[in-house]
Amino acid sequence: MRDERRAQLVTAAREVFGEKGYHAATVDDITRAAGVAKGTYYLYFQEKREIYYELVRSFLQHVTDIGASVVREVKTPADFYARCELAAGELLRVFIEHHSLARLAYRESMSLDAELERMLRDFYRQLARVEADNIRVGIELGLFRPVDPLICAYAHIGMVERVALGLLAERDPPDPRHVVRELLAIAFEGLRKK
Amino acid sequence: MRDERRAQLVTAAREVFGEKGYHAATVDDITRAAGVAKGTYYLYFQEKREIYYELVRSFLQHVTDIGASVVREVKTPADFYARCELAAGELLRVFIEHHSLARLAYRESMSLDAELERMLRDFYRQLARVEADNIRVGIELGLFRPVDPLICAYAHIGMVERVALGLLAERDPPDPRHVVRELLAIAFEGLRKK
Amino acid sequence: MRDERRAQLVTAAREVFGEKGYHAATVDDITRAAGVAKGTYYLYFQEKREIYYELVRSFLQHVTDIGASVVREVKTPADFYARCELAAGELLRVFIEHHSLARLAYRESMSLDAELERMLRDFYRQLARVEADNIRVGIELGLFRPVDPLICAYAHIGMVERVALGLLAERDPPDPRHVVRELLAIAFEGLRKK
Amino acid sequence: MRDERRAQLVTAAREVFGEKGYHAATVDDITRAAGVAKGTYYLYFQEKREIYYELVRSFLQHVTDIGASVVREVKTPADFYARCELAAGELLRVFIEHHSLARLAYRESMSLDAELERMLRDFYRQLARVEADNIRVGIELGLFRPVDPLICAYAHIGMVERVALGLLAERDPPDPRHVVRELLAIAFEGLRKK
DNA sequence: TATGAATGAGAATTCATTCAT
DNA sequence: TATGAATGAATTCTCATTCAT
Repeated sequence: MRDERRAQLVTAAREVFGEKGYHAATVDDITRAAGVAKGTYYLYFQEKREIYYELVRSFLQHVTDIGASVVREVKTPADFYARCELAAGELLRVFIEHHSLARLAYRESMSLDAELERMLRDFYRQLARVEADNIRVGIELGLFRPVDPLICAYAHIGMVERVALGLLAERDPPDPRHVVRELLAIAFEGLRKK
Repeated sequence: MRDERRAQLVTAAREVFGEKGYHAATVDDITRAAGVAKGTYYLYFQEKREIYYELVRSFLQHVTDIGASVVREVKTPADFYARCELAAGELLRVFIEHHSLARLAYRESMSLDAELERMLRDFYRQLARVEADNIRVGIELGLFRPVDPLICAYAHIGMVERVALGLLAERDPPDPRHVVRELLAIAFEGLRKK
Repeated sequence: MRDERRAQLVTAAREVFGEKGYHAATVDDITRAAGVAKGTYYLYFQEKREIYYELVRSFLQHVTDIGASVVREVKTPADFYARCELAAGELLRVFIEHHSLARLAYRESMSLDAELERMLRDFYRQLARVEADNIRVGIELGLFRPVDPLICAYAHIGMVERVALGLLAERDPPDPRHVVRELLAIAFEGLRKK
Repeated sequence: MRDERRAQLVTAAREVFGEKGYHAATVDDITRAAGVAKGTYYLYFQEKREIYYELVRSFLQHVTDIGASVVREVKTPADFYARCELAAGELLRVFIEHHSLARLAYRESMSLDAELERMLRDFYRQLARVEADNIRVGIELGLFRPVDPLICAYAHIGMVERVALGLLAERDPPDPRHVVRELLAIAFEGLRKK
């Protein structure tokens, strides 16, 4: 059946791309992993990229769907919090379960090689340690609640980098000073109304 | 002088990689931009990647340094808050000023082509809209403070993705349920002790 | 019936080859145009070329037959001239009517692409203009009859190229000097005995 | 030197294309014949076609130049005839001397294989025999001068095919009946004014 | 040090042909 | 006979890297 063969190739591509990264993987690798001949790939896809796009698109759609599920059928505050928790849990689950797919979508599969991988992993680890230390200082100074410093550190790193790379790259980016103020308020005060 | 010639190549590479992305840029592009012959590259670097690593490394170091500057010479709570604000502002400034360098470090220059670029940009934009709507609902329900929904949305997206891709990919990842609880607490309550 | 199916494929091939040229046309194009499956082609022909040969052969045979019709049942000089005129008219008619078939037979469908097509068309057009000018000069000098210069130009071009590519490539080619003399005599004096 | 290497490739290509035909020849064949590595081709040309175009263009230009030389500095009728003879001789010489180049330009190198080659050669040979017989009949009938029947046959074939494929494919083709009349007049009466 | 011509491994893609159904 | 999915050989073109000058 047409769809089965297609799915077979998609599955093979997911594995091969996940393992070797997009550029290091060849169409030949994919078809070999799928147990078909090279030409067969081109019966189902136009280009090497196409299957990669499909994988990325489906993962990103999944993430977006989870985000959109939060406010659906919310009536009471209790509903809302429950849904937030559900969505957050679901998101982490999806990233964990489809880890290599997530790496594809987040271009971590685009890395050049193990060395760059390591460099970035070390960077995040080190930066997280640094930020966790900052947070510990805040806790010791009696300024902060006793949160989990490492989790909080990763959260802060993500906040900054996504705002910097995403929001500030939009068409009409907000005033950076306003952004800094809001970010700090969000980090320090959180969302909840007192 | 050896170092000047080297720096000249690094500068050229920064521009070329920033414009075309890592894979589309050729060593020839770099040397042409630097105004030297192709062979010259290999007198100063071993491989094409090397200069890319150098660029990424220096940007990441810069970011790490800013993070580390927070707790240096902090004595009073006022100091601490001031340093946090300074660091946050500095980080955004660096990302804005060295935007294409940041894109290199964050592998956004690894895209295949304009289509994938667009796909990812659209994904973030859409997801941010969705999350901003969630936040607006929370505000309307009287649960949340009147934050800037879009900034907060990007912050939340970053929190989740960095925790999911970074923290949960570490050697001994914490229990995901604990992570979800902490993340929600950080998002809802913030850091500040009441 | 076997022959009908075969004819159906030949007709489809004529159209497809005529439109795209031999190399750009695929067996798939032909079978699709014929409304049958790809494998069916190989039930009636051994190879892609075979049907092309068949088309070329039949066109060339047609041309040869017209040529051979001239002296059949000729009794008087009047008959002869009449038959010559008939054959010439018939030849042009066939070339016009089966233009794309003629292009196949004459390998004009073998072009690489539009650029080469254009290059050759321009060449003939330019060369014809040049030769037509030569002829006009001859007319103005009072040497030539007032023929149609463009028709005569194409005729001369054809004479030379066919003699050069055909006759002189035969096994025992005549002495080129003799050929030149004869060609000029044919062009200047024509055939008719005075 | 840049130009020498380039010329070396052109020469190699002329030989290889001449021998195997355009499609059967690979870039690898050309570079091997030139004694350089495959990549070297692409330092001097953009594509496989480019060198082929160059060969064809230069041959066609050569032919056009010869045609254009006829009326240059012609003053007397004697000049004119002399130049016609010179040009005709020169044309044949060029076709003979650069026979494989001529075949390239005339797409004879585009043939599929030896079989098609043979088919076309046989066609011309047969058609020439047929037309030569026609001419012999005309001579025997006392209508025609005693020309060389075979040369005249090739000339007639060329006249018709070039007019049919070239002139009649132009933008505003003349009326075919007019063309037939003129062709016959040219063939029978020639150009010379009596 | 600097040059830039030369190298050749490597990968994507096409398509005539086959063959199990 | 007919189908059309599958095959895999073959070819073009790219570009990181080398090396003679």
